[in-house]
Amino acid sequence: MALFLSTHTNKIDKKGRVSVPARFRSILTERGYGAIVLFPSFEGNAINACDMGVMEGLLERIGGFDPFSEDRESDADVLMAEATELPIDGDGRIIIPLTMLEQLGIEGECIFAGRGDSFQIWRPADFEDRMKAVKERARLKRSSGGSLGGANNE
Amino acid sequence: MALFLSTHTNKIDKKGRVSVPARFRSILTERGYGAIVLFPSFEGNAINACDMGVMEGLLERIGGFDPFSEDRESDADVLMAEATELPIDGDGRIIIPLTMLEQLGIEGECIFAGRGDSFQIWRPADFEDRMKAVKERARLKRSSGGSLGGANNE
DNA sequence: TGGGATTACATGGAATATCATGGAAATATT
DNA sequence: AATATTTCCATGATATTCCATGTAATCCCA
Repeated sequence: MALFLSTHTNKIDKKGRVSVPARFRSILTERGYGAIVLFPSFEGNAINACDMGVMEGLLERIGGFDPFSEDRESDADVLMAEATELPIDGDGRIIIPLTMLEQLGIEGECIFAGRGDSFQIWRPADFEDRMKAVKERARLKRSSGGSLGGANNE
Repeated sequence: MALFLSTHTNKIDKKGRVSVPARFRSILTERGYGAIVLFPSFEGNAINACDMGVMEGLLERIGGFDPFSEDRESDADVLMAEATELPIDGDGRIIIPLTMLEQLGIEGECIFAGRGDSFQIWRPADFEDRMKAVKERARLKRSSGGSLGGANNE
């Protein structure tokens, strides 16, 4: 399956519209989706983006609606409440909810960063910072004999 | 299947009418329903909302009517007794029973919060509180190796 | 392998449609 | 008849669709 790779910087116009990178769009289409789902990253410094299939899988894992069960993860509920499904318009654009943009201080442009099976949206300055940090961490790990350091998480 | 995602804040007019978010309506229509079922949440601080199909599935899991069985949970009976089916009018609105609104102290406006296969209706202030609380809990859990496997990892 | 032609893409603005919401009219209830 | 409930209509705000354009990438053929 095709993966979301590379990073792209696109502009956000005054109506809040942003072009989803063409390559990302084609991957979504390939998977059968014409919309993307956004939700805040756990750390709160980026937006996670995936397709509806990922959300459905998540719901399946936490179990369906059961009003008597206490064990349904309440953080999963928050996730569902904070997530939004955005249709991709005829020109390949989405409108990122203002609340998300404000939360991250995104203005004017943003970065789409591939993550393999999903991707993230960043404020350019924050993304650079993070890249630096991750590279530095990888360098340290390498000198102490790590294995393929950043391949999985973060 | 489309999921109920995101949160919407809508006004309740003096006649008690509230617009069901258009996206939620379209999902219900997609599933073949023109009405929604409401009943108090277990914790009592929100209203659960779903379609009749979900209620039927719920009943099935609980166990249908059996005059010789005592083991059917009385909770289930209460649930069915407290539930009401509300038609969605031509403009996409419902009228939430006054008793429910009073119980929750809802006045003027309410929040529709997606939960995947269902959604909830909240008093805005209570919803915010809950979001904060759950996020905090998730943060703590995470620092000590929480669940929800990489789905919400940064 | 240049370099011109063509296409794909991101972006801006304008036209159009949808949505939430308030009030009035019509219908039902008692 | 009086009141409550439901249906219908109007409207401002918001979101979506449509079209135009500059630019960058790709193609193509001499």
